[in-house]
Amino acid sequence: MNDRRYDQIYQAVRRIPAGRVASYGAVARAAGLPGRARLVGTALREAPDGLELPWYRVVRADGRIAFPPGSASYERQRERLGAEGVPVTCGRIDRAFHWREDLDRLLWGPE
DNA sequence: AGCGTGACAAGGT
DNA sequence: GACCTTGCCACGC
Repeated sequence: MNDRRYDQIYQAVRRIPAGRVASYGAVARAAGLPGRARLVGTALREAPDGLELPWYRVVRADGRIAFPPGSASYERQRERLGAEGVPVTCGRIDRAFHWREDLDRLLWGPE
């Protein structure tokens, strides 16, 4: 039942560099689906494991982890981010770690 | 068709 | 920051 949109979302998630995070809305825009932030959440929820997918790099626009603090998913995400050098303090990721495609291209140049 | 729900976002207080 | 309200859209009932 995966229409093409799910795959576009997964590709966009894979474009988030290690050590950075992106918001659901930013992923939606990068996938060519502006305004479908909630669809990103749905796609990640439905994502079959075994798929190579850095889902833990996707956080809310305000920098908070989308899961309830203390939940198993929350802890998994926090640890996977920490393993990449992304600190999660009080459930939030500092703005400095937010990936912005436009700024990234300015700093590193187009591939 | 309605209606509630959700790994959301933006704008206002 | 913390809330609250609106807008949003896919899904299941």
